[in-house]
Amino acid sequence: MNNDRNPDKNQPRSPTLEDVARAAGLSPMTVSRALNNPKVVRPGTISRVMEAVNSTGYIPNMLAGGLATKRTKLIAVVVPQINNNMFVDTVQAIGDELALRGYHMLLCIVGYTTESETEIVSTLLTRRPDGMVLTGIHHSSDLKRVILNANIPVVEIWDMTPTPLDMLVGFSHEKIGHAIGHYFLEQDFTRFGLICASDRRAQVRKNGVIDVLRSRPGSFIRDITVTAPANMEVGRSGLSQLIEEDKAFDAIICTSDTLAQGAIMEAEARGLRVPQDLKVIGFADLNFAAHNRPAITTICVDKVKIGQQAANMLADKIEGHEVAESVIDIGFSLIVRESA
Amino acid sequence: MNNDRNPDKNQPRSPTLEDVARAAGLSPMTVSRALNNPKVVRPGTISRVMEAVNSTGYIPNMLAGGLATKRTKLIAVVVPQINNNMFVDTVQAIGDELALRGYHMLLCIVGYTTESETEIVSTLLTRRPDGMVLTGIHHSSDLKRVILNANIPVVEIWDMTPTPLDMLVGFSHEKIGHAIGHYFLEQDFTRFGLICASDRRAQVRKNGVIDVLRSRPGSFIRDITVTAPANMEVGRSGLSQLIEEDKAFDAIICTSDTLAQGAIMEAEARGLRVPQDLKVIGFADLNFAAHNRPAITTICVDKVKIGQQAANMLADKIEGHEVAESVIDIGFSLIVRESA
DNA sequence: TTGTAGGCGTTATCAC
DNA sequence: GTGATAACGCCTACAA
Repeated sequence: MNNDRNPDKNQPRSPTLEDVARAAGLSPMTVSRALNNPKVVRPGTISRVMEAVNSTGYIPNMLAGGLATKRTKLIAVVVPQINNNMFVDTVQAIGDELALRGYHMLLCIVGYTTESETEIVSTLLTRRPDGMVLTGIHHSSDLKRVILNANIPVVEIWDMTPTPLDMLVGFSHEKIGHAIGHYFLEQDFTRFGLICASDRRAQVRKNGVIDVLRSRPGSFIRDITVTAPANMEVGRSGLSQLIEEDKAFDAIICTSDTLAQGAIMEAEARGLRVPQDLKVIGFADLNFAAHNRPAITTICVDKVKIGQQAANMLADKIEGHEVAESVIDIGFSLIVRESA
Repeated sequence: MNNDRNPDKNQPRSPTLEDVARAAGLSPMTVSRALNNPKVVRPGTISRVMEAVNSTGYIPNMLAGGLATKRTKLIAVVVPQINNNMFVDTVQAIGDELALRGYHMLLCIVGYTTESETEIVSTLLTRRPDGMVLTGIHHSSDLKRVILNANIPVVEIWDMTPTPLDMLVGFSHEKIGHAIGHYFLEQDFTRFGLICASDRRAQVRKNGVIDVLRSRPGSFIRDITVTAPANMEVGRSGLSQLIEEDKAFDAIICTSDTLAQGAIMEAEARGLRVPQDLKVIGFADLNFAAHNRPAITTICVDKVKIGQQAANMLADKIEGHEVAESVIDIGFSLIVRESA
């Protein structure tokens, strides 16, 4: 028989639990325990294992581990975008918090063109994540079925509903709209322009604003929806368009700080002083809002907290802890600065 | 024997290939082929399989698949940060491009405090990714050993060296420093202030600048390193500090647009006009740079292209295609706007 | 405290 | 074109 050294050692297979076990003179199972549940194995044995791990350069295979345990320590995160400043803080917070808890983040950036959220999520489920974060609350019934079938905890974020798929941490875009509307009505303004991004959440905020403004008879309201990406240029041209149609506005309400920044720039280019001649308000309190001149009055939502809570709710539920509140409204605040 | 229906159907196990096979009246192997290599199976069989897939709600298990094939369609991406605007475009581009190629992105945000890159990468390797993206080129020998052992394609990004671990797409921070230095020397300035972030790449850019500025006798150079995060406030106080120590500067060189934006703000607060009284240059051409007033003169690097190239080089190599150039210098350009 | 047997869900490989 | 069998690397369950 061929009982020489192992055959064809030329394609270096990465070491397995069995290799470590052999090196340590133990069974694979003992090695596994030493690594994952050290308290049930004798200290001396653990050191032997550790030595063998180092000498072999063993790196566990979580595919195999996950297959066996049905737990992957993987969280799938679905967001529409990260480079528009809107979700990036939340994503980073999720990643940071998950890392602390020993999870990895499978990040999927889907764009606003929901080609098929169901398909995307199904592909993600293929990895058997322990949990999932979904941006938004509007899902097809197909998607709901797939998610429910997967039978994993899910947190929906950046939105609010009393009836989430599972858990939720977000805030009410409608209430934000109302708050903005009231803020301006209290100042007795009557002529309003709205520059609204095309995404669904922005539209909800806009509708909230309009609902309130309409409640005051004599309000003049013009709103335009601008196409993605909602960058500064788009904000500028948005204001241009509004002003060219109807000269005089008291306040311009933008569905993002970026649009607001653009609108302010355009206003000043046209010789309108902000806030003296025109108020401008944004949304999200993006990193530049406080530093812009004029500093942008805006709605602040705790983007980091959303991510932290989402990550921890997920990890808690996965690990079998009670999740006290499964729907968390983190609220918002209107930050009055210079622009309005 | 117990040949009733399957026992304890109360904990709904998610359907497997075998369930689909049963539903279709085929063997698991045929179902697998119908799904992964349809051309070798009869069309009629494929439809039977598809029907069974739909009726069972089958979602493949890539843990099992990956275990068997040793291919995971997973790419691990390691970046220091995404919420400072520096790397977010690259990350999004990587994710987008990978999605196009059928890969998922395992994103790991490690912070600048490299607690132990080796440990982080090892944990990532636990998932048996098909490839990896690493930010930067300075790695411990431990890390190199681990990576090489893993025997997967790696792309280092956002830096330049003729001797990468494997592949690389980035640019030379030193050359950028030189370009900035020459730009100012050509204008016969002599008094320079540098506001430098604490990260390694920023330091390299700074040193590049200083090397060139020093080459002109009589140059006065002051540089300060500011602590992370390099936000606008830090830029403001950086300029304050410089000015309070040494009044007159011709130009302020910042290692990011964010710092530059802060410096400009502070300058104007002190009654210094930019660029008339003081030039300010930034780095990265972040989204606001072109829109700031004054628009920020800066160095533009194609952050999206870095991501796209990295993703495609990886996918190409994984799929066995030739990767023509394994080291790509995407270069940079100095964009002269208003601030300098 | 440690070891053995069997299975997790898929695919490679070889047979039909 | 389709099926049977044996891995893949780990862990649960039980035995010693």
